[in-house]
Amino acid sequence: MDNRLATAGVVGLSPLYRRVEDRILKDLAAGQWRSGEPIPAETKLAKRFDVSIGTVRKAIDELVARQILVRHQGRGTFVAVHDEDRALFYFFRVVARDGIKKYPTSELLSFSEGRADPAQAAALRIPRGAPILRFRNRLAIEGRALILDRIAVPQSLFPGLDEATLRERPSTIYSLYQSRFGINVIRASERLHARTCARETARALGLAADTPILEIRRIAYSYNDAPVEYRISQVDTRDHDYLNDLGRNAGT
Amino acid sequence: MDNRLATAGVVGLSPLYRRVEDRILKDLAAGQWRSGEPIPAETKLAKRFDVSIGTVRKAIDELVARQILVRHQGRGTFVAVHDEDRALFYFFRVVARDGIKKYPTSELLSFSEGRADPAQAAALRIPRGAPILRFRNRLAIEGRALILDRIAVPQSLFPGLDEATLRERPSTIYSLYQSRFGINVIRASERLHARTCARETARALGLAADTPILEIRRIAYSYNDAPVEYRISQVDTRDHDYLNDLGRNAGT
DNA sequence: TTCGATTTGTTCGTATGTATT
DNA sequence: TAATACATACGAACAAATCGA
Repeated sequence: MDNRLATAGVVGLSPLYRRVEDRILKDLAAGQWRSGEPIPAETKLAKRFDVSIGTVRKAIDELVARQILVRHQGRGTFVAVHDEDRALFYFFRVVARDGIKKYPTSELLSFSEGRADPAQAAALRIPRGAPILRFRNRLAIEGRALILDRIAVPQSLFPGLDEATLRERPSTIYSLYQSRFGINVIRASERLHARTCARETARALGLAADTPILEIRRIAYSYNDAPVEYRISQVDTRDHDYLNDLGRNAGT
Repeated sequence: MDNRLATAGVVGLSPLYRRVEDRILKDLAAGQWRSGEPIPAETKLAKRFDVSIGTVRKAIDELVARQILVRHQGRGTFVAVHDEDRALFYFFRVVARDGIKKYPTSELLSFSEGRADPAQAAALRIPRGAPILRFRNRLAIEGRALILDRIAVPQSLFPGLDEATLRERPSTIYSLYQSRFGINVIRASERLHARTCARETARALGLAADTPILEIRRIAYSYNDAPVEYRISQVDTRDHDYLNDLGRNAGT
């Protein structure tokens, strides 16, 4: 098999380093290397793709910036892992109003199979009525129930996912997606608004019926912008805030 | 004057490219080059700092990633400008629930001098009671009043800023900070929560007294993490969302 | 309009340093 | 210690975009 990306004398449309980047991403999406595993050394990749090592480095630089890969001097370059820390500091943005970020505890409230409603179908880019898995999760910080998550995922992506697996997962949900199903959540888009909480939410979080809450609709994506999860979170923000830094690491 | 950052044969503590980066940042903070102006060409900087052009490029790469500089092939490298687009797509995250981002129109409601209350003092890192300027701004999208901003800035940073200047500004507020006072807002941290709207907000936005609204507390920073503005926004999110992408450009 | 000078963008290669195994 | 892998730094050559003569 010829892995070379450049053909002598002929110039491609996009820069070489971007084609290398795409190629690595494609292998990643194909499950060529699993999370936490090292990808081949820069010199190896340079040979395989028949480009200079500088070009490989530039491609990897971009993937590291996107938090898809992680470099370790002297050890190698690894597929990013969604460990506790990453999930918490990257995808979990709720923090006490005047305090430090605490680890939330999670409690599975319900689990069922179902069919995608229009909103879920649109978010997950699957047909209406396609089989999905639904579950509800309650998060507490320092013993206080604060967040109710309603999560929907396509059944096709998570074969065999059941209530026991979810309940007994050792770490975060995204960590489970990764270790059990090989699905890496690498980005998410969220839409937030304020609303009064519904009865169900009020009951789950112990709130009065008209309490204003923060509702977050999140679509989580894997490689190639494939949506893998749709989640609606209801957050009691009476004593907590949703944190967002603009321009800290460029872009968002 | 000797601008060299490296001394022959001696290695510094931090990498050379980072020292170059810091040096450029320092010149930027000192107002050496104003927004929109080009910085010297890479070859010039390489000579000035007595490093290779590759090292200068790496330093500039980081500043470009942080959106502090902008490169244009064939023209040069420029200090980032807060034009309409940047302010809108970078710092303004409110969008119609089922639609595209629209340009908001702004209306100055009030302007006054005052003294920093404890929250403002803490956010702006100035003493309590230090002189500040306060103003309120109402933003509308497609003719509908949606957002009430209460803004506080230290008087010391904005000498001569008055109501007329604010009212007649041609573009965004951050654009005014930049063109009139040489202050560049390069990042911001925001804390969001849901609450019922206060009487004043209800009046300004034409809402019922108990409508749930999204409150955003933003601290805007210039170079060297110096806070320059404290802003509390009240957003009517009945038909609009606050948009946030996690992991799109790495980091946030 | 053409041409040349300037500036950043891309790609290559080499040498050396530092961390890990 | 030796081998391996990434990190830093240097520089060359050419491409592509821009701008002014």
